[in-house]
Amino acid sequence: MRSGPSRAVKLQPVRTAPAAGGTRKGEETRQRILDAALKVFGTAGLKGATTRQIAEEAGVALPALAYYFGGKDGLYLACAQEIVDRYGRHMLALLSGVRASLKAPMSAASARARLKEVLWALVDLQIANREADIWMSFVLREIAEQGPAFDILFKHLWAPGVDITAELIGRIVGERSTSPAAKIQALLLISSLSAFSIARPIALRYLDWPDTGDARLARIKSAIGAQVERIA
Amino acid sequence: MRSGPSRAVKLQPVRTAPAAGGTRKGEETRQRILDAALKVFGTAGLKGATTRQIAEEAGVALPALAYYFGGKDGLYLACAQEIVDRYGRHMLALLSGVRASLKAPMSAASARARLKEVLWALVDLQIANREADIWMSFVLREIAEQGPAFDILFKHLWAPGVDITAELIGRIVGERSTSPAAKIQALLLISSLSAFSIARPIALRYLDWPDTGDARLARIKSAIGAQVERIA
DNA sequence: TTCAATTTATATCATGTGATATATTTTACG
DNA sequence: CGTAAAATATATCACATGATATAAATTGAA
Repeated sequence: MRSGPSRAVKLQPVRTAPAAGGTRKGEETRQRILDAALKVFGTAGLKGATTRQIAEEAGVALPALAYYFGGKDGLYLACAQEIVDRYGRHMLALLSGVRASLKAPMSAASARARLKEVLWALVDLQIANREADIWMSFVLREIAEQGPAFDILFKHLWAPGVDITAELIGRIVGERSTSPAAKIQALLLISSLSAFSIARPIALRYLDWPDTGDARLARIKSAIGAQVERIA
Repeated sequence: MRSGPSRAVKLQPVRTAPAAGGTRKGEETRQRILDAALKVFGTAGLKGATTRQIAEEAGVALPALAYYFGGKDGLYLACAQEIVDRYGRHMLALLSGVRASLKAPMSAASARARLKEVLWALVDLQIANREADIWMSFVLREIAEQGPAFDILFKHLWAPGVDITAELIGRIVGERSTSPAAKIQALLLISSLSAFSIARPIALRYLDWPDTGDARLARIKSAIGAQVERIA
């Protein structure tokens, strides 16, 4: 037991990372922690994940988590924001384009083509891209728990894609405004992708596939395309 | 610090519950622990769940978990078996009947009808029955982690339903043996149900529904039925 | 009612966990 | 090069956790 200062008197202030103006190296460390946290939270959940595990995965010392993110909870929310950012980088241009074209009348055939575009982009994001396993798992847990990040994810991740899918379905079947039935169909359609994302281990085992490599991915896209063609 | 026996000399043997011949009250306690554990594991996962939380939820003392299930891990596996048992009670008769009827030639219309039966039974199991939230969450985590219960769940929970769905789809499209395309369709179709089970909070918010009560459930079933009708 | 088997309850242990204090090192700018 | 700010590292703390020891209470059959 070493004699030290009384806990009431701090010799140094509490340090947290600056909002802006940090070092290049610090920014890299921050990103490294985020990547590690996505992985660990995705595997073990908010509660099951330990700060030591995340720190080790990131190759940093434990107090870095508090320094850059304020602690475990802050890091969790930062992960949600990171997911939303990555999703945005992948989907935002396409969704904006489709949204703009929805402002004018659109033929059923055209709506079908655009819907396929959207769904295939989601396939590329969720299924073709193995990194998505990491954040899909995180998202999944947040759905189940409706934890602190649910609102962020609902607004920026789920609602946009479902909205557009529902509207395209409405156009395909000739509706003026998007009906509840089209919305339900949109939810079912987007959720069917989870066969190969969330439930991927089941699908691979069931189909006796080693992975979802190019030829198999093409079959998945073909099957999804067929679903779109069948919408009437 | 109370003086007691040296740790090398035990005054009592280690107690675990008998394989058979326990008391009625003990059996009730065992079931209560299982129910509590399904809930807590489903929310917090294997790692995040604590034995104290489960014990409190069940209204038992902490050592009861080790007494009845050998500890946390044993309890987790018992939960998986419990889920399989519940699923079996709900689906086995129907699946057996369909499987038997598949032994003979079956018209496309007949296959459609049976497929709807299967999917609606899954809806009743997963969506209409709110208790399913508890074990769906558990299952979900096991998929993501491929933990100790994955094999049990794959064999007894997932594969039977997907198998039958794939075979019925094959009959609908006139195949002699079930093609990979039919299997992929089966996986997509069954996974689409997750819109209202796993992703239920999203669906409810998106549709501005308070719940999936009777009239809304009918719409969901109708939408799923329409998906089946569209298979060609 | 008795008694062995079963079950339950309190206490304790060794280890794990999020957070924090504080010294030291590194970075970037003038 | 000097220096303030930023970042990193070691050590420590209070509390949490799975498991276990063991005493006491309950159950059910004779």
